[in-house]
Amino acid sequence: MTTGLKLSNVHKAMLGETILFSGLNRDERNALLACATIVRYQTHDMLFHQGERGEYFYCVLTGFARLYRLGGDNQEGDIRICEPGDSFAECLVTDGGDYRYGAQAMEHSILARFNLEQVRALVEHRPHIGIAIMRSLSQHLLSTIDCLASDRMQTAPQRVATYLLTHCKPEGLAAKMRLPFQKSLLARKLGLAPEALSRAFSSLRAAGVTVSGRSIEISNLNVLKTIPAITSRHAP
Amino acid sequence: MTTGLKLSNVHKAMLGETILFSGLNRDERNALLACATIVRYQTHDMLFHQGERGEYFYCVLTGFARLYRLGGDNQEGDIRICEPGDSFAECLVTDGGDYRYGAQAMEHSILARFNLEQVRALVEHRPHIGIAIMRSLSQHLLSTIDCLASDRMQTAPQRVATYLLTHCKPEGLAAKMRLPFQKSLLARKLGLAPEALSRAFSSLRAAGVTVSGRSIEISNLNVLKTIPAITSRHAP
DNA sequence: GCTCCCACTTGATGCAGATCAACTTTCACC
DNA sequence: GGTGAAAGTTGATCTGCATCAAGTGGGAGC
Repeated sequence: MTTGLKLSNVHKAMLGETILFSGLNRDERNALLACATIVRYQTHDMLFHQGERGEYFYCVLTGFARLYRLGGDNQEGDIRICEPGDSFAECLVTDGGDYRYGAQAMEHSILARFNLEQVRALVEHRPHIGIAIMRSLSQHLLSTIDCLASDRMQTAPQRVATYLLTHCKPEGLAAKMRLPFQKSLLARKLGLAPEALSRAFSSLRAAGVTVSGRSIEISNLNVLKTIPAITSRHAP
Repeated sequence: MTTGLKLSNVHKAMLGETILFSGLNRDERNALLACATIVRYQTHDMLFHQGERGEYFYCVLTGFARLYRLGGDNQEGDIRICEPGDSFAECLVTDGGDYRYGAQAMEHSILARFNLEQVRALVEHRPHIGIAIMRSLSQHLLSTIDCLASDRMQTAPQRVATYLLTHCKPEGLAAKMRLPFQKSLLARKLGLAPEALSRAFSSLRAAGVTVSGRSIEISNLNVLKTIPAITSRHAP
């Protein structure tokens, strides 16, 4: 890990595009930027461990961070995969406390790191910065709810179909995409074992999904949209 | 449903105890209270449907509200069971939009209903009210993460054991408790079919858990704490 | 171009929990 | 206190996914 570098203009520009900075004017942006430094991590580096005292929250600039919970028996349960633009651990801004999950870089990654105490002080008299953090929290809450609901209602092929439909670039009825990361990471994101993801892709071949490495082609989006219906119920 | 009543002093006192109102001074409390009215619902009444335009967020005073997602095939997936003191749908304060889940009263229930637009206006120049909402959102995010992690890592008996350990009143090594609602609602909360909850309770009998209606007795808390280890791994 | 390693795939097996069905208990209401 | 409907339990079966165990393939490095 490389620690505590100053933000370049490129970094500031990247942060300006994130949800966290949306709706802030120039002054407010600068005030929030003043709480941040840049940190770099290698693949598999830990950003922080579950249970450690929370000192910073983070925003991914490049690479990926994996958030996960520890269970009994040394097992790990993935909570969320953070991509460029995503922030995490802002939930500690209000009350501080310990990190409630671990965070690990899954590629060579660059992140902005915000000092919780400084941001907390800022929010005291800058309502718009508070609103920006609320917006970010709201979105994380809704996406975690999405995740929980799909875990409870959808099968593996359904979850994969949903992921493809929400991430592909349509070209008429067909579509293409390239996975932004390894399949094993996608499996974690979807709450599946890597083998289950692989089998889900095979079963989607019948629905016109062709997978080659990270490249995926979909021959008919409408067919893919029916996957939930097909797989979810036994024909009479 | 009974709609739009003014808040009594009792209601105001109850709201004062909630996380949403924590950390607010007298002025701020009154400002927030001014956005609220009281509504009453009968068992199974819908507070709002998924996809409807969001107009209010809610705080439970008495009774229970069930939040759930609709899936394909008319299935419903439960997101959260809200008890007295819990608030929900505050995630719409920042940006508005539609309700992302349905909410249903599971008993005769009384709730405070806050006008989103009024609260949004309030937050613009009252940082502490924004912070209070952030605190509430942070807590919901963390508890949804708990839920997701336990869905992904724990078996049914483990989840039930965890629920008991976090909700019982210890008396030395033993403990007692009374379920605040029907077992079918607890099953929903834990993401289980009612039959699975029933079987989980039977399997916990061996760990000294006695269930009679809504009354539960635990003979030895330490034994219950080991359930995760026992059930999670096959002995060699 | 060859090789090694790691990601991925495929097959076989086992288990947790959903589902369906029947029965029992509980509770509300007359 | 009796009656009916809802809630909960128990048993049998089935399905989806995890797990374990071999393979296969592809990309980085020499």
